[in-house]
Amino acid sequence: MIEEQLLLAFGAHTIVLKKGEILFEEGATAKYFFQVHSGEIKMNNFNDEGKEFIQSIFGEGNCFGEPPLFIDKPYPANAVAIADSEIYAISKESFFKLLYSNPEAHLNMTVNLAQRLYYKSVMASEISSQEPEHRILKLIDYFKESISQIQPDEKYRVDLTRQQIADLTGLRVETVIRSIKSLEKKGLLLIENRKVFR
Amino acid sequence: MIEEQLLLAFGAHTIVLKKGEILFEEGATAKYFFQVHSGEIKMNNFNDEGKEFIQSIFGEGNCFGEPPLFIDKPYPANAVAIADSEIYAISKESFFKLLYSNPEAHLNMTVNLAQRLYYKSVMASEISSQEPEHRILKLIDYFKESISQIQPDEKYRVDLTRQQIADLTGLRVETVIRSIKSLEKKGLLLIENRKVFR
DNA sequence: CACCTAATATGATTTAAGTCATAAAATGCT
DNA sequence: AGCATTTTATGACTTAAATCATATTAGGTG
Repeated sequence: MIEEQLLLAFGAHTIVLKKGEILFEEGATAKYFFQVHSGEIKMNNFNDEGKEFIQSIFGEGNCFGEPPLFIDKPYPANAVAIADSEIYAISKESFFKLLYSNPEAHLNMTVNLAQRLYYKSVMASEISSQEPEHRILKLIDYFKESISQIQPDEKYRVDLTRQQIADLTGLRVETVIRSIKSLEKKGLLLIENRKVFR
Repeated sequence: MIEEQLLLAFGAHTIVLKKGEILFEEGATAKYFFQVHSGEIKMNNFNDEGKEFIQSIFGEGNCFGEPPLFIDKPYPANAVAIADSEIYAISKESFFKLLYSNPEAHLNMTVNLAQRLYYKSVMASEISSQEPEHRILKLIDYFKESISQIQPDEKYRVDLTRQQIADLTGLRVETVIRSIKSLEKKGLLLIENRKVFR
């Protein structure tokens, strides 16, 4: 979300993570601004019974984990690489200097936060009050529209596992599998050798 | 969140709402920046069966409904007065001019969005994977810490109805009533003639 | 290519929260 | 003060999704 050039000018260093490695943990103090250069990062929580909830998934070019920088609170979730990744990091101080001296970058940042808040609003309402099938479809549509820049009429291949869909919607794998089957029967999704298309 | 003086300088006008009146509806286009001068506003959704979900409640001094201004999307929820209210409104154009010419106001805005994103993250994880009692307690603690500026050791009176708690956590009134009873038995809450204290 | 792990799949059973019905207490209004 | 509405309260019953068990298929790796 911030131009890599700009990040580098403000002293960005690169953090290399293998799939499965942890960047930061829930409860830790935020000291850096992070942006994905390559790979993929998920932010997640675990409830008291060890069930995972995925807050969101961040791909190339996405920044993440800034809210705690702005409000001096600890991280509300963990950040874990779900693919081998390279992350740009700049210190909190440099980050604020950058925003201060680059109003357009600051505005980009604000727009990005607004976007994420929007997604959270939509999903909160879905998760709290809709049936599994509705929730899953909304999630897939969000990924189709916002993550991939594909056209609405084009066929979109869902690159999430059933387990990831479950963890993003607060459901169980079995429920997701059964719901996806049912959505296919209704013609709302396509399954081609186990891959889901929308 | 933006100084009233500044809002007025940028042409703010006042909108008067009686309890229950609607300011804007889900799906509408965002054209104004809003801030509560007095009263209280809730943002909510209704699912397919008519069940309400309250996204958040905004009191005096809070601004709300900005994300759609930044990302050119329709409102993801309705805004309804839950008490007689006076709302300051400035046009989208004035709002952006204001941010552009007042970097500190812009930063305030960003901080505010970060705060709300933080709340949404915490509640999303709660709603999707924790038991009713846990969810309710987290919500109450959030209101105690963030809405009221009360000290953690001070007794805090919860000014939400059981129904509102239900709509904020995605539960049913009956479940909330029973959970609160149970939380009282466990000594985690206090009930004094039907009012909840934490 | 064979093996191991991850992902998908399906049936049977359980259970927690939702639903329904009904009531009593509190609050607000004229 | 009296009536209507809202809020809190409780018991009985239902149900959808979670849980548990187990199997099959696919994908990655040495």
